[in-house]
Amino acid sequence: MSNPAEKPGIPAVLPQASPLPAAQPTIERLSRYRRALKVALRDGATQIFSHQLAKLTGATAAQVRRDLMVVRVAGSPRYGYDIAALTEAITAYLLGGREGRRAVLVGLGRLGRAMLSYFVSRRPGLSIVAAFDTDPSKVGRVVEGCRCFPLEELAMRMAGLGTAVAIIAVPAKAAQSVADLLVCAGVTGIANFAPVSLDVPPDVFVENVDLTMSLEKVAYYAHRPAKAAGG
Amino acid sequence: MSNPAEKPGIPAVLPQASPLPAAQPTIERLSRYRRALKVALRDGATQIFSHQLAKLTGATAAQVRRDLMVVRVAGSPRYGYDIAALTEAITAYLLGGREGRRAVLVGLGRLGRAMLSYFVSRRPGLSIVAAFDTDPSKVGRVVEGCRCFPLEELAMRMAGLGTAVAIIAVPAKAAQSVADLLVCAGVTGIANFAPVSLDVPPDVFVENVDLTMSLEKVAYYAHRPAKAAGG
DNA sequence: TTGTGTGAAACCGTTCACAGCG
DNA sequence: CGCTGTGAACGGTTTCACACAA
Repeated sequence: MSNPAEKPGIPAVLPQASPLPAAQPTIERLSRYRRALKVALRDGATQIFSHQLAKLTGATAAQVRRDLMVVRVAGSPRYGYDIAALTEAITAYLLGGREGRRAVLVGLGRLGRAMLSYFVSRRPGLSIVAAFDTDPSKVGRVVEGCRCFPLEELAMRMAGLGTAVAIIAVPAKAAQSVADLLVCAGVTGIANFAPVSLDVPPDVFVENVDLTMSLEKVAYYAHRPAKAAGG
Repeated sequence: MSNPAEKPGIPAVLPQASPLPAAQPTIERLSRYRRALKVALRDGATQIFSHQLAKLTGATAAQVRRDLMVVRVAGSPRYGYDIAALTEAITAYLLGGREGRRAVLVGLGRLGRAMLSYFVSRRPGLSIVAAFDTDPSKVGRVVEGCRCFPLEELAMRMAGLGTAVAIIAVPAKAAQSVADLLVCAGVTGIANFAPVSLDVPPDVFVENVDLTMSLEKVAYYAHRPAKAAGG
């Protein structure tokens, strides 16, 4: 964590090695930048300007430049940013390196299976390595290349997996108990698709992906004058 | 839009009839309050305090009270808010009345079907009344009680439906052209599940539900010290 | 006395504007 | 000359704090 060249007791002025913290909206946009950069790279581009990346992701040029400060990649006024370098830097920043992160999925209902196929088809730097369910008809099956285990084995299996990320796609009633299990198993980040707010320790991050809420928001703004926005 | 008792040219000081505008975060929380209130009502409660509603939804009491200002429902210091009245007021505010809003779904892949079953099983005040797809094997089928029509018929069918809300669940490549079709058909609110940012007129609201982004955010915070948060 | 309703303050993210550089 | 990097200003949301009501 500490710079070797750093004098003892005197904090480094520019901590180059340790990643800079960033606000949640910035993290979200970095993820979009990453995807847009991959597309641009596939299309044959090698450099990109902030205003181009902005247009691709629905942001502003100033916003892009501000966001990119945290990943510590310099752009040139002449050629813009190097797409490959920037992609790698963002990947390292968000996912801790090229190999990405591993996640587990709890709940193999329709939504869970949709998530599986979604993340198997594209390789977003994040892979689902195991699934869990209580339904005996699902346990043992291999869905989208991912084996389903009984929920009781969660703690045991997670110990060897070393994954900190989990997806909850179970009915609302079961979500809290699943969250408790996951937290016990060492999970520190949860994507929660169940329509309940989970009670977890403060060091565990929960992202509530609330489909009902998203649709109701759209319904609200569909019937009011409002600026277009992205979430 | 104008109050009948209002003097001509003089704006009403307190426009009671027309709904107050609210910020996006407030809209999102109102949706969560609505769901929590329904659960509380089903559990037999009839009144609720702001701090209780806050605990149920992961907000703070002050936040709840501030949010509820826009729906113009008064609570009593002794008994709190009337759950039934509050639910009705929020429903009216978000969805324009008890009957709710109608939406159409474009794209009957795994994600689209998951959305269908999700919104058929619970009745969130929002119903999906038609689906569209280009795949001939899907067209004509009735999935989860919802008929699938060919995409070419979208404009024609939407004319009679009078729906302003649409869900895009098609591959990224097709999303923009589908959005164009929907906008032409009069849609003013879109929930976009495709991982691209859509280009739409400024009066059309787009909510990007970006599953990759959500998971990457979780992955990021799973490996950093951060406060738990809900989105 | 506890909780509501709400002005006012604090906070945080976005936008502006410009120096610096290729 | 146009773009990057960034301090500073701005605007909006959250939080505070307190008058008021039951």
